[in-house]
Amino acid sequence: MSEELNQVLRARREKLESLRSRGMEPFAYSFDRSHGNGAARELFEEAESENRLPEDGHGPEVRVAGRIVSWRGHGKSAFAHMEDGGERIQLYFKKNVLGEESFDLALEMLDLGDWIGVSGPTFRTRTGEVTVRVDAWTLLSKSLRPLPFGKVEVDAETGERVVHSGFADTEGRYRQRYADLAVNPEVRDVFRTRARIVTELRRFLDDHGFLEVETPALQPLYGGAAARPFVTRHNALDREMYLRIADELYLKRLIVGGFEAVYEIAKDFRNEGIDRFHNPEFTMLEFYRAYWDYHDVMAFIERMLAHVVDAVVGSRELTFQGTGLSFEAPFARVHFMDALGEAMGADPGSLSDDELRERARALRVPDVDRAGRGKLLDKLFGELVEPDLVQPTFVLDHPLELSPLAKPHRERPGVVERFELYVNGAELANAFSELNDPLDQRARFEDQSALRAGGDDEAHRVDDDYIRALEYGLPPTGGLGMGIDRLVMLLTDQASIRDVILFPVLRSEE
RNA sequence: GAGCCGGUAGCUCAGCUGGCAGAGCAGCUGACUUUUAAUCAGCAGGUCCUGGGUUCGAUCCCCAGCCGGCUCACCA
Repeated sequence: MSEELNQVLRARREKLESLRSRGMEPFAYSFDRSHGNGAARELFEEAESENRLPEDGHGPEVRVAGRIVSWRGHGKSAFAHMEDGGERIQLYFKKNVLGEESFDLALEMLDLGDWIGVSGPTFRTRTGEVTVRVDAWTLLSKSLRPLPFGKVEVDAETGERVVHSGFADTEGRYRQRYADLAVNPEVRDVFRTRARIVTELRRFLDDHGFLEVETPALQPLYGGAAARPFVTRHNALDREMYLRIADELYLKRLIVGGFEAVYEIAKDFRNEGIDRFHNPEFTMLEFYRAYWDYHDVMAFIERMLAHVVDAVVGSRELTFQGTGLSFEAPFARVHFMDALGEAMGADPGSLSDDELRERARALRVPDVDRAGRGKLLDKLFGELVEPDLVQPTFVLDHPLELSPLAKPHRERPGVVERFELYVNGAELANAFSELNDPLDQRARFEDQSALRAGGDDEAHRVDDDYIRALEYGLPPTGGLGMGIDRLVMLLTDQASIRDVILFPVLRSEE
């Protein structure tokens, strides 16, 4: 990339050359830290509270490192803040401590964004901040491009952090997430929380006898959900392959193989629109457990979410975009057909397809003419019921046409043993008593094929190998899929899925 | 895919009715040895998203496009 260097970039290049000409390497190989910035501060505070500080008030010597995030020069001294990971510590450069040469070099050569390592004793300044008096410094990496630092004001009374003129441009923040992370600590916090959520999910599943497995992301035939795939090509095999849209069919093959409980946390890929709740690649947790039905899964996920919410939020009451949500079990339960019937003022099961179509048309649902019964019911539900499912709510027993991989309900005709968990009007999880009758499964696939032939390009494909696996025998099994990104959004109060995915998909910059 | 809003200095943003492009921060020069949005003085920094059009003259008006945000649609 050839880019006209502006004056700021040029100045930094000149400093780089100047450093080299003075025999100082601007890109170091390593630095031997004695403490992280937070630990260095605590070390001082400990010594202070135990009255172990000498007369001059200078505490233990430390070697710390980080990125320079602010600089205040005062002639023959200077204050800076340096940040490592998330902890910030103040540095005090003083001419008569460092010596003229080292002090002048720091003033001339150091910029915001540079990585440095320093050593010296800790002390408390007149204004009360624990600070490292820099006895020696070394450049670890020269920053050649200015980071968009704002000015950080800390309210003396509330301790509240106010950022002025910070890096706020949403497009820039997503395109250059490295810069976003570098200057916005709260963004780093979101992703730390994301990691903790995944860790706690994993811990809970591990503690309950689940085995973590890995199944193919690159598949000869996709399935397990209704979605359009990304198509790619394997050259040596000379064939098309697909990025997975779900893990489901492989995980159930593993139950056939004799594993009793498996889970996978992995990326799925769906070749569809992008918006606040959808990114083309997203992270899904799926688990399957032999001998369970969907009631067992329901009870388990209530406990699993309680565990994660307790660990990450510390309370089962949380606020998402101004709305209070309670993750206290048991969650509300509504039956799909009952809830829809109530909203429609009529039993949808006793209405004909044409009558349903008329109802949908009245609600200005698009494309109703070619929609089958399952799709119509789903559209009506989405229109009339979903928006009201704000608190965590299980929706039970969906129409059979909508659920080609779920077992028919043991008592209610026309519906399956399935639940979706809705929170804040959006689907968070989806689960079934898994269909384990291979003959029924084949018939369901064939129904889907008919839908596909009728123009529904999201209908499920026939997967003969999966049928073969079922023929060997799938024990009764309960399974679940949960969108991790959406869970992270809820628990970190982020309005867009792009705020919980480090590098979301964007259009090309060019 | 539709509607609305936006794109101006490295960052955050002004820019009136069409008349030489502005501020703060960051940068550079100088002053300042406990500051913390440090302060003070000065300087430099622009493909006004792109391409057309209207006009004596366009950051501004018109048309087309690109990128982003929000809402709706789509996404079981």
